[in-house]
Amino acid sequence: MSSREQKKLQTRRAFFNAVLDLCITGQSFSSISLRQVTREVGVVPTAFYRHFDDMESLGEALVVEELGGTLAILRDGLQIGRKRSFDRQIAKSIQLFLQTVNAQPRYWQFLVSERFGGSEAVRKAISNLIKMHGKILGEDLALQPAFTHINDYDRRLLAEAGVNMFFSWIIDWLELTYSEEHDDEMNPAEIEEKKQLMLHNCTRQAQMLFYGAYNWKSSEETQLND
Amino acid sequence: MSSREQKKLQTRRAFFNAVLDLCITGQSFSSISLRQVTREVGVVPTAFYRHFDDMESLGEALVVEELGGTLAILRDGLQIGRKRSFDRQIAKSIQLFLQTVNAQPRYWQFLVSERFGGSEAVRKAISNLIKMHGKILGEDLALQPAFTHINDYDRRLLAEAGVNMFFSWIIDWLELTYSEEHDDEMNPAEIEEKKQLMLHNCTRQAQMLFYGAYNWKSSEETQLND
DNA sequence: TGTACATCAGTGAACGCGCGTTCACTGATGTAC
DNA sequence: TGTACATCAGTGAACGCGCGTTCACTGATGTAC
Repeated sequence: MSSREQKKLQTRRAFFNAVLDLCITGQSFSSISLRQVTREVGVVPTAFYRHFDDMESLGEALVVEELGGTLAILRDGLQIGRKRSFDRQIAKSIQLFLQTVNAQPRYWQFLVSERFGGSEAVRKAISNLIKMHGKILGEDLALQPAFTHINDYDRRLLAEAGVNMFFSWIIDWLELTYSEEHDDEMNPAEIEEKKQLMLHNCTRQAQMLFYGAYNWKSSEETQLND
Repeated sequence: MSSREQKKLQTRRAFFNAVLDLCITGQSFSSISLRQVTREVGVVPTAFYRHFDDMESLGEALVVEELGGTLAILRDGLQIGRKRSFDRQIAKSIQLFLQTVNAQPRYWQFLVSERFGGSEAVRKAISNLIKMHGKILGEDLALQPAFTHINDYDRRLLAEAGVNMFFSWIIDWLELTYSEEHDDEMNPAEIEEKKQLMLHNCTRQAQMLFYGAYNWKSSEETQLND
Protein backbone atom coordinates (compact mmCIF):
# COMPACT_ATOMS: atom_id res chain seq x y z
CA MET A 1 0.00 0.00 0.00
CA SER A 2 1.29 3.45 -0.90
CA SER A 3 1.99 5.91 1.89
CA ARG A 4 -0.81 8.05 0.52
CA GLU A 5 -3.28 5.15 0.87
CA GLN A 6 -1.97 4.42 4.36
CA LYS A 7 -2.46 8.04 5.37
CA LYS A 8 -6.02 7.97 4.04
CA LEU A 9 -6.86 4.76 5.92
CA GLN A 10 -5.44 6.34 9.07
CA THR A 11 -7.76 9.33 8.70
CA ARG A 12 -10.67 6.99 8.00
CA ARG A 13 -9.97 5.21 11.28
CA ALA A 14 -9.69 8.60 13.01
CA PHE A 15 -13.28 9.26 11.87
CA PHE A 16 -14.42 5.98 13.45
CA ASN A 17 -12.62 6.87 16.66
CA ALA A 18 -14.13 10.35 16.69
CA VAL A 19 -17.65 8.90 16.45
CA LEU A 20 -17.00 6.43 19.25
CA ASP A 21 -15.45 9.14 21.44
CA LEU A 22 -18.44 11.42 20.91
CA CYS A 23 -20.85 8.56 21.62
CA ILE A 24 -19.42 7.64 25.03
CA THR A 25 -20.12 11.20 26.17
CA GLY A 26 -23.80 10.16 26.11
CA GLN A 27 -24.77 11.53 22.70
CA SER A 28 -26.60 9.28 20.26
CA PHE A 29 -25.05 8.75 16.84
CA SER A 30 -27.90 10.44 14.97
CA SER A 31 -27.54 13.61 17.04
CA ILE A 32 -23.84 13.96 16.17
CA SER A 33 -23.14 16.49 13.42
CA LEU A 34 -20.72 16.16 10.54
CA ARG A 35 -18.85 19.23 11.75
CA GLN A 36 -18.52 17.81 15.28
CA VAL A 37 -16.83 14.71 13.88
CA THR A 38 -14.40 16.64 11.67
CA ARG A 39 -13.57 18.93 14.60
CA GLU A 40 -12.77 15.83 16.70
CA VAL A 41 -10.64 14.36 13.91
CA GLY A 42 -8.85 17.68 13.42
CA VAL A 43 -9.68 18.28 9.77
CA VAL A 44 -11.77 20.84 7.95
CA PRO A 45 -15.48 19.94 7.44
CA THR A 46 -15.11 19.53 3.68
CA ALA A 47 -12.45 16.85 4.16
CA PHE A 48 -15.25 14.58 5.37
CA TYR A 49 -16.45 14.07 1.79
CA ARG A 50 -13.08 12.59 0.77
CA HIS A 51 -14.04 9.58 2.93
CA PHE A 52 -17.82 9.27 3.22
CA ASP A 53 -20.95 10.44 1.39
CA ASP A 54 -22.73 11.41 4.61
CA MET A 55 -23.00 10.56 8.31
CA GLU A 56 -25.15 7.49 7.61
CA SER A 57 -22.36 5.98 5.48
CA LEU A 58 -19.80 6.71 8.17
CA GLY A 59 -21.93 4.96 10.78
CA GLU A 60 -22.54 1.96 8.55
CA ALA A 61 -18.83 1.67 7.69
CA LEU A 62 -17.93 1.87 11.38
CA VAL A 63 -20.22 -1.05 12.16
CA VAL A 64 -19.14 -3.19 9.20
CA GLU A 65 -15.40 -2.52 9.41
CA GLU A 66 -14.88 -2.38 13.17
CA LEU A 67 -17.65 -4.02 15.19
CA GLY A 68 -17.67 -7.36 13.40
CA GLY A 69 -14.13 -7.87 14.67
CA THR A 70 -15.22 -6.95 18.18
CA LEU A 71 -17.81 -9.74 18.23
CA ALA A 72 -15.25 -12.15 16.76
CA ILE A 73 -12.86 -11.35 19.61
CA LEU A 74 -15.58 -12.31 22.08
CA ARG A 75 -16.28 -15.59 20.26
CA ASP A 76 -12.59 -16.43 20.17
CA GLY A 77 -12.37 -15.80 23.89
CA LEU A 78 -15.43 -17.89 24.71
CA GLN A 79 -14.43 -20.89 22.56
CA ILE A 80 -17.66 -22.49 23.71
CA GLY A 81 -17.38 -25.74 21.79
CA ARG A 82 -13.79 -26.52 22.69
CA LYS A 83 -14.25 -26.38 26.45
CA ARG A 84 -14.80 -29.90 27.79
CA SER A 85 -16.48 -29.27 31.10
CA PHE A 86 -19.94 -27.79 31.53
CA ASP A 87 -19.12 -27.25 35.19
CA ARG A 88 -18.85 -23.57 36.07
CA GLN A 89 -18.46 -22.75 32.42
CA ILE A 90 -21.40 -20.36 32.48
CA ALA A 91 -19.88 -18.33 35.31
CA LYS A 92 -16.51 -18.28 33.56
CA SER A 93 -18.05 -17.29 30.23
CA ILE A 94 -19.87 -14.35 31.75
CA GLN A 95 -16.78 -13.21 33.58
CA LEU A 96 -14.92 -13.31 30.27
CA PHE A 97 -17.76 -11.52 28.48
CA LEU A 98 -17.77 -8.64 30.95
CA GLN A 99 -13.98 -8.38 30.75
CA THR A 100 -14.20 -8.30 26.96
CA VAL A 101 -16.74 -5.48 27.20
CA ASN A 102 -14.41 -3.56 29.51
CA ALA A 103 -11.52 -4.01 27.06
CA GLN A 104 -13.39 -2.08 24.36
CA PRO A 105 -16.16 -0.15 26.14
CA ARG A 106 -16.78 2.29 23.28
CA TYR A 107 -17.47 -0.47 20.79
CA TRP A 108 -19.95 -2.31 23.01
CA GLN A 109 -21.75 0.82 24.07
CA PHE A 110 -22.16 1.87 20.44
CA LEU A 111 -23.44 -1.59 19.54
CA VAL A 112 -26.12 -1.54 22.24
CA SER A 113 -27.13 2.13 22.01
CA GLU A 114 -27.48 2.17 18.24
CA ARG A 115 -29.00 -1.31 17.86
CA PHE A 116 -32.50 0.22 17.98
CA GLY A 117 -31.34 3.79 17.35
CA GLY A 118 -32.14 6.55 14.90
CA SER A 119 -30.04 5.66 11.85
CA GLU A 120 -31.58 2.97 9.66
CA ALA A 121 -28.30 2.03 7.94
CA VAL A 122 -26.57 1.59 11.31
CA ARG A 123 -29.51 -0.32 12.75
CA LYS A 124 -29.60 -2.72 9.82
CA ALA A 125 -25.81 -3.23 9.88
CA ILE A 126 -25.83 -4.02 13.61
CA SER A 127 -28.82 -6.31 13.17
CA ASN A 128 -26.94 -8.31 10.51
CA LEU A 129 -23.87 -8.50 12.71
CA ILE A 130 -25.82 -9.79 15.69
CA LYS A 131 -27.71 -12.29 13.54
CA MET A 132 -24.41 -13.68 12.22
CA HIS A 133 -22.99 -13.69 15.75
CA GLY A 134 -25.95 -15.71 17.01
CA LYS A 135 -25.64 -18.14 14.10
CA ILE A 136 -21.95 -18.83 14.77
CA LEU A 137 -22.48 -19.12 18.54
CA GLY A 138 -25.29 -21.60 17.84
CA GLU A 139 -22.88 -23.72 15.81
CA ASP A 140 -20.26 -23.50 18.57
CA LEU A 141 -22.88 -24.65 21.04
CA ALA A 142 -23.36 -27.82 18.99
CA LEU A 143 -19.86 -28.95 19.95
CA GLN A 144 -20.73 -28.68 23.64
CA PRO A 145 -21.89 -32.09 25.01
CA ALA A 146 -24.55 -30.45 27.21
CA PHE A 147 -26.45 -29.24 24.15
CA THR A 148 -26.01 -31.97 21.57
CA HIS A 149 -29.53 -33.24 22.29
CA ILE A 150 -31.02 -29.97 20.97
CA ASN A 151 -31.64 -29.71 17.24
CA ASP A 152 -30.00 -27.05 15.05
CA TYR A 153 -33.06 -24.84 14.94
CA ASP A 154 -33.62 -24.72 18.69
CA ARG A 155 -29.90 -24.32 19.33
CA ARG A 156 -29.97 -21.23 17.14
CA LEU A 157 -32.91 -19.88 19.14
CA LEU A 158 -31.00 -20.56 22.35
CA ALA A 159 -27.92 -18.74 21.03
CA GLU A 160 -30.04 -15.74 20.03
CA ALA A 161 -31.73 -15.64 23.43
CA GLY A 162 -28.30 -15.85 25.05
CA VAL A 163 -26.91 -13.01 22.96
CA ASN A 164 -29.90 -10.82 23.80
CA MET A 165 -29.55 -11.61 27.48
CA PHE A 166 -25.82 -10.77 27.46
CA PHE A 167 -26.52 -7.54 25.56
CA SER A 168 -29.12 -6.49 28.13
CA TRP A 169 -26.39 -6.27 30.78
CA ILE A 170 -23.89 -4.13 28.91
CA ILE A 171 -25.06 -0.59 29.72
CA ASP A 172 -25.49 -1.23 33.47
CA TRP A 173 -22.11 -2.93 33.55
CA LEU A 174 -20.37 -0.07 31.74
CA GLU A 175 -22.01 2.49 34.02
CA LEU A 176 -20.62 0.59 36.98
CA THR A 177 -17.10 0.52 35.55
CA TYR A 178 -17.26 4.19 34.55
CA SER A 179 -18.12 5.13 38.14
CA GLU A 180 -15.00 3.17 39.09
CA GLU A 181 -12.77 5.35 36.93
CA HIS A 182 -14.35 8.64 37.96
CA ASP A 183 -14.89 7.60 41.59
CA ASP A 184 -17.94 9.80 42.08
CA GLU A 185 -19.01 9.42 45.74
CA MET A 186 -18.66 5.60 45.89
CA ASN A 187 -15.44 4.13 47.25
CA PRO A 188 -13.55 1.41 45.35
CA ALA A 189 -14.56 -1.36 47.75
CA GLU A 190 -18.21 -0.49 47.34
CA ILE A 191 -17.92 -0.59 43.56
CA GLU A 192 -16.03 -3.87 43.61
CA GLU A 193 -18.83 -5.30 45.74
CA LYS A 194 -21.44 -4.10 43.25
CA LYS A 195 -19.48 -5.61 40.37
CA GLN A 196 -19.32 -8.96 42.16
CA LEU A 197 -23.06 -8.78 42.83
CA MET A 198 -23.79 -8.01 39.20
CA LEU A 199 -21.53 -10.86 38.07
CA HIS A 200 -23.45 -13.12 40.42
CA ASN A 201 -26.85 -11.97 39.18
CA CYS A 202 -25.90 -12.25 35.51
CA THR A 203 -24.56 -15.73 36.07
CA ARG A 204 -27.75 -16.87 37.75
CA GLN A 205 -29.89 -15.43 34.93
CA ALA A 206 -27.76 -17.21 32.34
CA GLN A 207 -27.91 -20.43 34.34
CA MET A 208 -31.71 -20.35 34.34
CA LEU A 209 -31.72 -20.06 30.54
CA PHE A 210 -29.02 -22.66 29.88
CA TYR A 211 -30.29 -25.11 32.49
CA GLY A 212 -33.63 -24.81 30.74
CA ALA A 213 -31.91 -25.62 27.47
CA TYR A 214 -30.08 -28.51 29.13
CA ASN A 215 -33.45 -30.01 30.08
CA TRP A 216 -34.96 -29.08 26.73
CA LYS A 217 -36.72 -31.60 24.50
CA SER A 218 -36.59 -30.41 20.91
CA SER A 219 -39.03 -33.15 19.96
CA GLU A 220 -41.80 -31.43 21.90
CA GLU A 221 -43.69 -29.18 19.55
CA THR A 222 -44.76 -25.71 20.63
CA GLN A 223 -48.48 -25.65 20.00
CA LEU A 224 -49.71 -22.12 19.41
CA ASN A 225 -53.42 -22.45 18.74
CA ASP A 226 -56.20 -24.07 20.72
CA MET B 1 -60.47 21.39 36.67
CA SER B 2 -60.96 24.74 34.96
CA SER B 3 -61.38 24.79 31.18
CA ARG B 4 -58.09 26.65 30.97
CA GLU B 5 -56.30 23.86 32.83
CA GLN B 6 -58.01 21.27 30.65
CA LYS B 7 -56.88 23.06 27.51
CA LYS B 8 -53.33 23.19 28.81
CA LEU B 9 -53.31 19.49 29.62
CA GLN B 10 -54.64 18.78 26.15
CA THR B 11 -51.72 20.69 24.58
CA ARG B 12 -49.29 18.91 26.90
CA ARG B 13 -50.60 15.57 25.61
CA ALA B 14 -50.32 16.90 22.05
CA PHE B 15 -46.61 17.41 22.73
CA PHE B 16 -46.27 13.78 23.86
CA ASN B 17 -48.10 12.62 20.74
CA ALA B 18 -45.93 14.77 18.51
CA VAL B 19 -42.76 13.21 19.93
CA LEU B 20 -44.10 9.69 19.48
CA ASP B 21 -45.26 10.44 15.93
CA LEU B 22 -41.84 11.84 15.01
CA CYS B 23 -40.11 8.85 16.61
CA ILE B 24 -41.94 6.18 14.61
CA THR B 25 -40.64 7.80 11.43
CA GLY B 26 -37.25 6.38 12.46
CA GLN B 27 -35.76 9.45 14.12
CA SER B 28 -34.23 9.12 17.57
CA PHE B 29 -35.58 11.36 20.32
CA SER B 30 -32.31 13.24 20.79
CA SER B 31 -32.20 14.19 17.11
CA ILE B 32 -35.68 15.77 17.23
CA SER B 33 -35.65 19.57 17.49
CA LEU B 34 -37.85 21.74 19.65
CA ARG B 35 -39.17 23.50 16.53
CA GLN B 36 -40.04 20.17 14.88
CA VAL B 37 -42.20 19.25 17.86
CA THR B 38 -44.02 22.58 18.00
CA ARG B 39 -44.62 22.40 14.22
CA GLU B 40 -46.16 18.96 14.72
CA VAL B 41 -48.32 20.21 17.59
CA GLY B 42 -49.39 23.25 15.60
CA VAL B 43 -48.15 25.98 17.94
CA VAL B 44 -45.48 28.60 17.71
CA PRO B 45 -41.98 27.56 18.98
CA THR B 46 -42.12 29.87 21.98
CA ALA B 47 -45.29 28.16 23.23
CA PHE B 48 -43.08 25.17 24.09
CA TYR B 49 -41.76 26.98 27.17
CA ARG B 50 -45.25 27.27 28.66
CA HIS B 51 -45.09 23.48 29.15
CA PHE B 52 -41.46 22.32 29.44
CA ASP B 53 -38.04 23.76 30.22
CA ASP B 54 -36.35 21.94 27.35
CA MET B 55 -36.56 18.79 25.21
CA GLU B 56 -35.03 16.66 27.97
CA SER B 57 -37.88 17.57 30.33
CA LEU B 58 -40.44 16.79 27.66
CA GLY B 59 -38.92 13.35 27.08
CA GLU B 60 -38.73 12.60 30.79
CA ALA B 61 -42.35 13.71 31.33
CA LEU B 62 -43.48 11.56 28.42
CA VAL B 63 -41.88 8.49 29.99
CA VAL B 64 -43.13 9.18 33.52
CA GLU B 65 -46.67 10.26 32.63
CA GLU B 66 -47.45 7.92 29.73
CA LEU B 67 -45.22 4.86 29.56
CA GLY B 68 -45.74 3.67 33.13
CA GLY B 69 -49.39 3.16 32.26
CA THR B 70 -48.43 1.23 29.14
CA LEU B 71 -46.45 -1.30 31.18
CA ALA B 72 -49.32 -1.50 33.69
CA ILE B 73 -51.72 -2.39 30.87
CA LEU B 74 -49.44 -5.27 29.92
CA ARG B 75 -49.28 -6.52 33.51
CA ASP B 76 -53.07 -6.31 33.87
CA GLY B 77 -53.42 -8.34 30.69
CA LEU B 78 -50.94 -10.99 31.73
CA GLN B 79 -52.35 -11.47 35.25
CA ILE B 80 -49.58 -14.02 35.74
CA GLY B 81 -50.36 -14.98 39.33
CA ARG B 82 -54.08 -15.43 38.90
CA LYS B 83 -53.93 -17.98 36.07
CA ARG B 84 -54.24 -21.49 37.51
CA SER B 85 -52.72 -23.62 34.76
CA PHE B 86 -49.08 -23.54 33.72
CA ASP B 87 -50.06 -25.47 30.59
CA ARG B 88 -49.66 -23.40 27.43
CA GLN B 89 -49.56 -20.26 29.55
CA ILE B 90 -46.21 -19.19 28.12
CA ALA B 91 -47.51 -19.34 24.54
CA LYS B 92 -50.64 -17.45 25.54
CA SER B 93 -48.68 -14.80 27.46
CA ILE B 94 -46.43 -14.11 24.50
CA GLN B 95 -49.36 -13.90 22.15
CA LEU B 96 -50.93 -11.37 24.50
CA PHE B 97 -47.68 -9.45 24.85
CA LEU B 98 -47.26 -9.07 21.09
CA GLN B 99 -50.90 -8.01 20.77
CA THR B 100 -50.39 -5.44 23.51
CA VAL B 101 -47.36 -4.09 21.65
CA ASN B 102 -49.43 -3.81 18.47
CA ALA B 103 -52.15 -1.92 20.33
CA GLN B 104 -49.71 0.92 21.17
CA PRO B 105 -46.79 0.52 18.78
CA ARG B 106 -45.46 4.07 19.28
CA TYR B 107 -45.13 3.64 23.05
CA TRP B 108 -43.26 0.35 22.83
CA GLN B 109 -40.95 1.50 20.08
CA PHE B 110 -40.05 4.61 22.08
CA LEU B 111 -39.43 2.50 25.18
CA VAL B 112 -37.01 0.17 23.36
CA SER B 113 -35.28 2.75 21.15
CA GLU B 114 -34.63 5.24 23.93
CA ARG B 115 -33.82 2.70 26.66
CA PHE B 116 -30.12 3.02 25.82
CA GLY B 117 -30.50 6.22 23.78
CA GLY B 118 -28.95 9.68 23.77
CA SER B 119 -30.94 11.50 26.47
CA GLU B 120 -29.80 10.76 30.01
CA ALA B 121 -33.05 11.91 31.64
CA VAL B 122 -35.10 9.67 29.33
CA ARG B 123 -32.71 6.75 29.78
CA LYS B 124 -32.89 7.01 33.57
CA ALA B 125 -36.68 7.35 33.55
CA ILE B 126 -37.12 4.28 31.35
CA SER B 127 -34.62 2.34 33.45
CA ASN B 128 -36.63 3.10 36.61
CA LEU B 129 -39.85 2.08 34.89
CA ILE B 130 -38.44 -1.23 33.72
CA LYS B 131 -36.93 -1.95 37.12
CA MET B 132 -40.32 -1.37 38.76
CA HIS B 133 -41.99 -3.48 36.08
CA GLY B 134 -39.60 -6.38 36.75
CA LYS B 135 -40.17 -6.06 40.49
CA ILE B 136 -43.95 -6.27 40.17
CA LEU B 137 -43.78 -9.11 37.65
CA GLY B 138 -41.50 -10.98 40.04
CA GLU B 139 -44.10 -10.62 42.78
CA ASP B 140 -46.84 -11.81 40.40
CA LEU B 141 -44.70 -14.82 39.56
CA ALA B 142 -44.72 -15.79 43.25
CA LEU B 143 -48.44 -16.54 43.00
CA GLN B 144 -47.82 -19.00 40.18
CA PRO B 145 -47.47 -22.59 41.57
CA ALA B 146 -44.73 -23.44 39.04
CA PHE B 147 -42.38 -20.87 40.61
CA THR B 148 -43.15 -21.00 44.33
CA HIS B 149 -40.03 -23.11 44.93
CA ILE B 150 -37.82 -20.20 43.82
CA ASN B 151 -36.86 -17.62 46.44
CA ASP B 152 -37.75 -13.93 46.14
CA TYR B 153 -34.31 -12.89 44.98
CA ASP B 154 -34.04 -15.43 42.18
CA ARG B 155 -37.64 -14.84 41.14
CA ARG B 156 -36.78 -11.18 40.69
CA LEU B 157 -33.80 -12.15 38.53
CA LEU B 158 -36.06 -14.41 36.48
CA ALA B 159 -38.60 -11.62 35.98
CA GLU B 160 -35.84 -9.25 34.84
CA ALA B 161 -34.45 -11.79 32.42
CA GLY B 162 -37.97 -12.35 31.09
CA VAL B 163 -38.59 -8.64 30.61
CA ASN B 164 -35.30 -8.23 28.75
CA MET B 165 -36.11 -11.21 26.56
CA PHE B 166 -39.56 -9.85 25.72
CA PHE B 167 -38.09 -6.42 24.99
CA SER B 168 -35.54 -7.93 22.60
CA TRP B 169 -38.37 -9.02 20.29
CA ILE B 170 -40.25 -5.71 20.03
CA ILE B 171 -38.47 -3.98 17.14
CA ASP B 172 -38.46 -7.04 14.85
CA TRP B 173 -42.12 -7.64 15.67
CA LEU B 174 -43.10 -4.03 14.94
CA GLU B 175 -41.16 -4.06 11.67
CA LEU B 176 -43.14 -7.14 10.67
CA THR B 177 -46.49 -5.53 11.49
CA TYR B 178 -45.51 -2.27 9.76
CA SER B 179 -44.77 -4.19 6.55
CA GLU B 180 -48.29 -5.60 6.93
CA GLU B 181 -49.84 -2.14 6.87
CA HIS B 182 -47.72 -0.80 4.04
CA ASP B 183 -47.71 -4.10 2.08
CA ASP B 184 -44.31 -3.46 0.49
CA GLU B 185 -43.57 -6.42 -1.83
CA MET B 186 -44.70 -9.17 0.60
CA ASN B 187 -48.25 -10.48 0.32
CA PRO B 188 -50.48 -10.75 3.41
CA ALA B 189 -50.28 -14.55 3.57
CA GLU B 190 -46.48 -14.41 3.61
CA ILE B 191 -46.49 -11.85 6.41
CA GLU B 192 -49.02 -13.85 8.42
CA GLU B 193 -46.74 -16.87 8.04
CA LYS B 194 -43.75 -14.86 9.27
CA LYS B 195 -45.73 -13.61 12.25
CA GLN B 196 -46.72 -17.16 13.18
CA LEU B 197 -43.08 -18.22 12.86
CA MET B 198 -41.93 -15.39 15.07
CA LEU B 199 -44.61 -16.19 17.64
CA HIS B 200 -43.38 -19.79 17.59
CA ASN B 201 -39.72 -18.80 17.99
CA CYS B 202 -40.42 -16.34 20.80
CA THR B 203 -42.48 -18.93 22.63
CA ARG B 204 -39.72 -21.51 22.41
CA GLN B 205 -37.12 -19.02 23.67
CA ALA B 206 -39.34 -18.12 26.61
CA GLN B 207 -40.01 -21.79 27.31
CA MET B 208 -36.27 -22.48 27.57
CA LEU B 209 -35.91 -19.73 30.17
CA PHE B 210 -39.02 -20.57 32.18
CA TYR B 211 -38.47 -24.34 32.01
CA GLY B 212 -35.00 -23.61 33.35
CA ALA B 213 -36.58 -21.64 36.16
CA TYR B 214 -39.08 -24.45 36.76
CA ASN B 215 -36.14 -26.83 37.33
CA TRP B 216 -34.24 -24.22 39.30
CA LYS B 217 -32.87 -24.86 42.77
CA SER B 218 -32.48 -21.57 44.61
CA SER B 219 -30.55 -23.37 47.33
CA GLU B 220 -27.65 -24.02 44.97
CA GLU B 221 -25.17 -21.21 45.34
CA THR B 222 -23.53 -19.68 42.29
CA GLN B 223 -19.82 -19.92 42.99
CA LEU B 224 -17.87 -17.26 41.17
CA ASN B 225 -14.26 -17.79 42.16
CA ASP B 226 -11.98 -20.85 41.97
C1' DT C 1 18.24 9.21 -11.76
C1' DG C 2 15.75 13.48 -13.18
C1' DT C 3 11.85 15.84 -15.10
C1' DA C 4 7.10 16.85 -16.25
C1' DC C 5 2.58 15.89 -15.33
C1' DA C 6 -1.49 13.63 -12.82
C1' DT C 7 -3.74 12.48 -8.68
C1' DC C 8 -6.15 13.59 -4.72
C1' DA C 9 -6.34 14.37 0.73
C1' DG C 10 -7.02 18.27 2.88
C1' DT C 11 -7.96 23.73 2.76
C1' DG C 12 -10.67 28.00 3.40
C1' DA C 13 -14.22 31.11 2.09
C1' DA C 14 -18.91 31.41 1.29
C1' DC C 15 -24.00 30.21 1.02
C1' DG C 16 -28.63 29.78 2.79
C1' DC C 17 -31.19 27.43 6.48
C1' DG C 18 -33.17 25.72 10.73
C1' DC C 19 -32.02 25.96 15.29
C1' DG C 20 -32.90 27.52 20.59
C1' DT C 21 -34.00 31.40 23.09
C1' DT C 22 -35.29 36.53 24.19
C1' DC C 23 -38.83 39.74 24.45
C1' DA C 24 -42.96 42.49 24.49
C1' DC C 25 -47.54 41.39 23.01
C1' DT C 26 -52.65 39.69 22.83
C1' DG C 27 -56.86 38.16 24.17
C1' DA C 28 -59.56 34.57 26.30
C1' DT C 29 -60.44 32.65 30.92
C1' DG C 30 -60.62 33.10 35.97
C1' DT C 31 -61.32 35.79 40.27
C1' DA C 32 -62.75 39.39 43.64
C1' DC C 33 -66.12 42.46 44.90
C1' DT D 1 -75.57 39.44 38.11
C1' DG D 2 -72.16 42.94 36.44
C1' DT D 3 -67.71 45.19 36.51
C1' DA D 4 -62.75 45.73 37.01
C1' DC D 5 -58.57 43.53 37.27
C1' DA D 6 -55.26 39.41 37.20
C1' DT D 7 -53.62 35.40 35.05
C1' DC D 8 -51.38 33.03 31.54
C1' DA D 9 -51.46 29.91 27.00
C1' DG D 10 -50.22 31.12 22.84
C1' DT D 11 -48.20 34.89 19.35
C1' DG D 12 -44.75 36.97 16.22
C1' DA D 13 -40.54 39.38 15.36
C1' DA D 14 -35.85 39.19 16.11
C1' DC D 15 -31.10 37.49 17.49
C1' DG D 16 -26.81 35.07 16.84
C1' DC D 17 -25.08 30.40 15.89
C1' DG D 18 -23.82 25.94 14.08
C1' DC D 19 -25.25 23.28 10.44
C1' DG D 20 -24.47 20.65 5.58
C1' DT D 21 -22.81 21.52 1.23
C1' DT D 22 -20.61 24.19 -2.92
C1' DC D 23 -16.53 25.61 -4.97
C1' DA D 24 -11.95 26.73 -6.52
C1' DC D 25 -7.57 26.05 -4.31
C1' DT D 26 -2.92 23.95 -2.62
C1' DG D 27 0.79 21.12 -2.24
C1' DA D 28 2.57 16.59 -1.18
C1' DT D 29 2.67 11.97 -3.25
C1' DG D 30 2.57 8.88 -7.25
C1' DT D 31 3.50 7.80 -12.15
C1' DA D 32 5.37 7.86 -16.93
C1' DC D 33 9.17 8.62 -19.65
